Amino acid sequence: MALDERKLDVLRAIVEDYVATREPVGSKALVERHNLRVSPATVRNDMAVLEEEGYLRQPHTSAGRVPTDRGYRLFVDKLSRIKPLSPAERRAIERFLLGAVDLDDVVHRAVRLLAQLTRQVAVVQYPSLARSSVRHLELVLMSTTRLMLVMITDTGRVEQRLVEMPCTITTDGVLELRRVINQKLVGNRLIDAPDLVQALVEEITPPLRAQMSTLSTVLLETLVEHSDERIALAGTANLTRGGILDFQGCLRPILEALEEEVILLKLFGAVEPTCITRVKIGDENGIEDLRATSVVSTGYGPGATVVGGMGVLGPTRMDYPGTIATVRAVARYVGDLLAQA
Amino acid sequence: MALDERKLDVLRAIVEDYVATREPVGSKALVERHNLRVSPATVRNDMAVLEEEGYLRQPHTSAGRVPTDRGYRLFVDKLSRIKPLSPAERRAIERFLLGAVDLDDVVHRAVRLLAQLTRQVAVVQYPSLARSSVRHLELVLMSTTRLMLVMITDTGRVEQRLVEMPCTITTDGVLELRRVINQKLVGNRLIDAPDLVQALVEEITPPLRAQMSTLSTVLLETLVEHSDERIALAGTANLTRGGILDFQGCLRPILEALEEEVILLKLFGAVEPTCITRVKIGDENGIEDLRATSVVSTGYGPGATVVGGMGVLGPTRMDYPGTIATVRAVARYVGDLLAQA
DNA sequence: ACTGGCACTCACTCTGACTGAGTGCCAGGT
DNA sequence: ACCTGGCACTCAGTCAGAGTGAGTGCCAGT
Repeated sequence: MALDERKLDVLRAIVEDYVATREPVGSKALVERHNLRVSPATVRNDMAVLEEEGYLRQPHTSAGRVPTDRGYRLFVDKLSRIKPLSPAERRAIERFLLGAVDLDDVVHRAVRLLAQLTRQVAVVQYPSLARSSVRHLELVLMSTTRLMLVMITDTGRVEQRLVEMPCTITTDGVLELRRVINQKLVGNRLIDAPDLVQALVEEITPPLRAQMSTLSTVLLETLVEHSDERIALAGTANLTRGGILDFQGCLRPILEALEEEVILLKLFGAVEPTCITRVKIGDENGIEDLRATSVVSTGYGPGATVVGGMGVLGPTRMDYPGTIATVRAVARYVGDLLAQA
Repeated sequence: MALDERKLDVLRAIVEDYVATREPVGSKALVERHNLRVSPATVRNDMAVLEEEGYLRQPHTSAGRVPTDRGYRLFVDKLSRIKPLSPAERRAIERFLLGAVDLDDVVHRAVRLLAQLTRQVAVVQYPSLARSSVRHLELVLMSTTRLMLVMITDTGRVEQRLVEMPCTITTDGVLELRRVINQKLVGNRLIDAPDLVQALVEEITPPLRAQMSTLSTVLLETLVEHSDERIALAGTANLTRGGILDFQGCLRPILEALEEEVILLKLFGAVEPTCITRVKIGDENGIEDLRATSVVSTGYGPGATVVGGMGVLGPTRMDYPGTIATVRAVARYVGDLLAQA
């Protein structure tokens, strides 16, 4: 059955009221607060239909209606316009992010800003190594058989790894290895790098082959394949907003889930190559413990390329239009910042 | 008034029971569970004295007694022996930490391990830059007027900073700067470094003075003075252990406080030069929002030197002997690990 | 197709009675 | 001087029952 215009209006009104008040909304209150030009009884009929279709539900017989996940879905997809941010908000974002001195600082500021503006839990994935390109690789001799491999990417990330070499190595050897590695890898994205790394061994004179082989193994294993992702988190205190009304008993599993990097990456990690904003409502996120939460996430990066993901997590009862707008805005500013660096 | 032996026994018994059961403990239950060789009435008299002295309190008239912060203090200082860990626990710690591949990994594993073993919130401060010594400083030319300064310490930390130079700089200039900086600083602890850094400018030929001056300013400001501390946190979910019985309404301020690096540093940052274990009970920690919590912290580092702090935070109603033992053990293992690296 | 009216449902709140764990005190015993 | 048994008292927690009111579903009338 197709829902007519008015039923959609009713659904929209219910979502808005419920998000604002956190209480099941009844027909009478609804017609009073929004000027639907019909009587409560009519609205009640519409509500009954919406419930039958699975967009609403009643916590108990004599209570008002509450949107279901499906109701929120329809609301997000069809019924809401993204709220434009106020100039004041834009300025606040800009001002807050501009003071950052390095990548770590940018990420930390961004995640705190997101948490504060949306009043939710915020997550920012550091620019993914796989999606960044190599600006410089440095080898530092730590002892006769140990090298520190330091990689600097164009997104400002610096990753290091201690490498145990198969045999002793000289200063000149280090220089040569460094030269070759940099020559072949600088400017390439790590995601494109496996072949290049494989080829490194061919590029070098035999006495250093063993070393290079070890190095390329480390490069492949830890930097490319396992792609050592990092994640910043802020605003967990927002989960307790409004006492324990949302998430009453089940705060614990949520906090636990938020400590699992794997889960955060699954939810917020950049997947698409474009900066599309995704909204996962309730159990759409596929994680049992987070079925009472929604996730708004987006990719970010300099210009049109995506190097990481960020977003927020909160109760399904969430101000989607506002949250989406904020997440997008912050992502855009962070992207701009990366482009400048 | 001096407390006689039996009163102290009563206090100890009450602390132990309350920690175990989370319920106010009454005189009858007490004599049943511990074999105090006196009647409930006698215990009641003792309790009354202990209450008068401020070691116990009654939640309400007709309830059992609960230890006060002062009671816990006495218990920790005089009445408890640190529980030795079981060999199984020791082995678990060892096994878990041994798999670590680099410093980041060590810290992450340590903090998760602590959280899991103590069932509290765990905090580990990364080896403090100020207390580490410089193993190598690397300068990487990013553009004609930009340098990336990378510092590697003996504790395995790698810190980087982007430096905007006052004028263009050549490859040879970078080599010379790197040579001088390394020559002067390698092997020294950053906490001893201000003078050395100051002196850097004198060591270099005039054409590079301006650059060196900028570099030393950055070194001083960001690495030495502000000493860019990092902190790892785990187990926040443990705050919700046992429903919301501890910290009922006031979970929020606690979560908020845990997001403030400054607060965590104040609580867990290494201060003394020795690995002494500190226990801060209730408002002894001096932070308004955390007056319902206790903190057990200790320094750690290779051998006898301290490079950072770690510990746990939990309800004042905490198994102090067990927690102290675990924190110490983990700190010792992490210290050993650092000594090997 | 909408509206007003009406009977019904049921969470929530308030009340009062009851229960029982626990105390304080006192008089008597060792 | 110290311990013990006994007794009256306190008070949080629980349970049942009544009352309240927001909200619904349905139906007859416009």
